Amino acid sequence: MRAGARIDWQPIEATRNATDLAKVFDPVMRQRPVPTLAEVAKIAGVSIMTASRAVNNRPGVSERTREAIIRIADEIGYVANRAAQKLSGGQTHLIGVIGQLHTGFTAELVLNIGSAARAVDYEMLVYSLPAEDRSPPGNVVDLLNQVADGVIVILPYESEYLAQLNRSHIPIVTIDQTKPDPFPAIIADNYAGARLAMQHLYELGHKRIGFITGNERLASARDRRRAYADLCSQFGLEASDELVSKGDFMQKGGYEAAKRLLALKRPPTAIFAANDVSAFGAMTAIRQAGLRVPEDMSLIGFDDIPLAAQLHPALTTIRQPLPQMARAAVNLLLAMIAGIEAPSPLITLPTQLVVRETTVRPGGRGV
Amino acid sequence: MRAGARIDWQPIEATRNATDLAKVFDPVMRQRPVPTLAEVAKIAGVSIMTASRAVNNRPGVSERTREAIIRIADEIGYVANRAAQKLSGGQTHLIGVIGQLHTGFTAELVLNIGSAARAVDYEMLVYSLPAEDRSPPGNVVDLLNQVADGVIVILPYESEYLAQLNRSHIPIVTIDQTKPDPFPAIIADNYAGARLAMQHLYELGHKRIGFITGNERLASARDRRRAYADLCSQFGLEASDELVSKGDFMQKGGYEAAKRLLALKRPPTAIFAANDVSAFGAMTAIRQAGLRVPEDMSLIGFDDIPLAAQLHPALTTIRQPLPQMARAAVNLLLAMIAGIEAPSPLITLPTQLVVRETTVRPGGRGV
DNA sequence: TTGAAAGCGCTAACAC
DNA sequence: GTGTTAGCGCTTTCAA
Repeated sequence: MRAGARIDWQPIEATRNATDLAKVFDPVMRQRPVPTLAEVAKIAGVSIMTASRAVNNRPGVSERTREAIIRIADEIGYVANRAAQKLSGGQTHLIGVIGQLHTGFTAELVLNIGSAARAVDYEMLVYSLPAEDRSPPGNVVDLLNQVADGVIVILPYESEYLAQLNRSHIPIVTIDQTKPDPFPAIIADNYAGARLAMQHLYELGHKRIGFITGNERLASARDRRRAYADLCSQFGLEASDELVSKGDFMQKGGYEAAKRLLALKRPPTAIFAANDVSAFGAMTAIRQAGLRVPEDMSLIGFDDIPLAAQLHPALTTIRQPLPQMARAAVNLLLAMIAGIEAPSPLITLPTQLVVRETTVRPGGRGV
Repeated sequence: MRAGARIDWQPIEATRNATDLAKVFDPVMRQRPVPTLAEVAKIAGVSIMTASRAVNNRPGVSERTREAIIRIADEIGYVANRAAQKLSGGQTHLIGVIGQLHTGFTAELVLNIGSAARAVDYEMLVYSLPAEDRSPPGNVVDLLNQVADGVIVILPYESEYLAQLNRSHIPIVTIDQTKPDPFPAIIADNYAGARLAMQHLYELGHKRIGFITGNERLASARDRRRAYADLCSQFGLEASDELVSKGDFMQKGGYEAAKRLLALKRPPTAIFAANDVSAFGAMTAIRQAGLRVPEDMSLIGFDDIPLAAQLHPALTTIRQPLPQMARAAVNLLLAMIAGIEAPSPLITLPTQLVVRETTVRPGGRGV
């Protein structure tokens, strides 16, 4: 788990090779729940400090000593105590993540962060924000920081709170949040992405496009809506307040927003939902109204969560570059942990149109 | 976050009421990243121990002193350092959870565990097992145990490993795992649930039912298959090896398993998938074969993950009592932490048939 | 009711 | 290259 430590558990019998050594640590194994560095050091006949250096791959130990120590650590199943490491001012090779796991997009992002972290030999611990409680997760950041080297935060809203915490020099990177202005953040180019979506619908021939908004406490939602409005006027599309229906990035919100659009005297021929999840809700509403997707109503989402491709019909959407975003967030965080100034506090990543089955020409089949 | 502490962050200015007090801790706030118990104690003019007792709601402090201390702690934004608590042998009011978050069922279960934990004033930290790595998460349990009071484990396979760890007296509860025999575990009644599913199909009139197996490293998968086989013979249904198609609880596995069933000379009229996710895969396969669900092929899943209700058509399935399972797991774990012997090491919870739109009479519409 | 001392496991800083 | 010392923030144990 730790660089150079490789202490994956395996049965003691399988690795034991020096029988006299076994006599020394065998009783220890049974008594102490988990072996400590002191035990490793004692068996190896070195000081704790030397054992520490060896296990952590730090300079200042002869190769022979290092190998012996690492072998012993492996054998008795030594696992570094991160709490102690952190408490004594060291690093734990652990990053914390805070996010709402029940949100499809966030959940997927978190998994990507986990992969990105493991790729650079870090582990990830997740705190799942409760859906109900939208108040700043105050001490949760502290909590994670007590055991991790830094924290990646994916809040369901923008908050000045993090800027405050940052003064305490806790390494924090946010995703999808631009509000505390010069604050380290990763974000997809939501404006450009939404333009892509609108352009796609426009090129298919749609002149009357409905929009389901997202949770506008987030910059991503505001940017997508802005692009919608801008392109409506740029393309000379019909634009009116009634075509903008309030959603919240959730399934139910999308469902109800779509219902309102469908109830218009002149409904749109296509709907652009601010994210995939609300598009799913919209699809339900469209079907309930007795209409077909895409024949009677085109539908496009945003995010490209895995589910989008699995639906029938598969959802046309704008893909956020989750792996890249995750990697960028991890790298930025590690840079901060290492004390390196970030080149830019706000990193914007490009999006991509993914055409699937829910968008066709108005009133028609196929493209 | 901690009982009796209630240290939700709020702007200092808003809560400050004693100006001379402010002088004392204001500079402290700016220097130290996070205030410690020592600072609380110093401001309050008491010993660290007294502050500890007050903040943790322990006896041995006069009411007046306690109130004063708690007020100060609130004001300077004191947050207990769990690492230090754990290191010094205390409890952290934190539980750890290990599971594969990309599995729909596990993800949902984890969210429920979070709610259950918060309901009893505990917080939850999650370690997401990587999909690729199926080896025992050895030190991960240790890792969580270094900061949490106990760990709930949801493994994608059964393993003796946990039994080993348990000898170290780390409080561990598993879910969906029965292998290390007398080991604390929560599990749904998969056998009875699968019987419910089969009975439902039988009552609709299906005589030839295909089964998509789960990951048989798990007891849940084995129990469901056993129920399928038992009821086939009990009801005198056609039973043959070709009707049992190997899946793995994953979407793709379900897709391919269903394809094999559809390619039979005499395909079944209904498919029972060992879980919802493989049922989704099966649905894709069925449609690709030009058949309709449920008119041409009935389909029933297992788990009742949220997505099941949102699909079109909505999936008939067997509901696992996730909230109850989560609560049971948390309670059992807390009991172990408190040193209370569990009444029974294996707690089995009832399942429930949820009839939706994917099951009808063979070859027919409606029931 | 309160406090002092010791120590959890580890790492920085400074010896040698 | 190696060891010693001090201390992270907290709780236990024991003393007052």
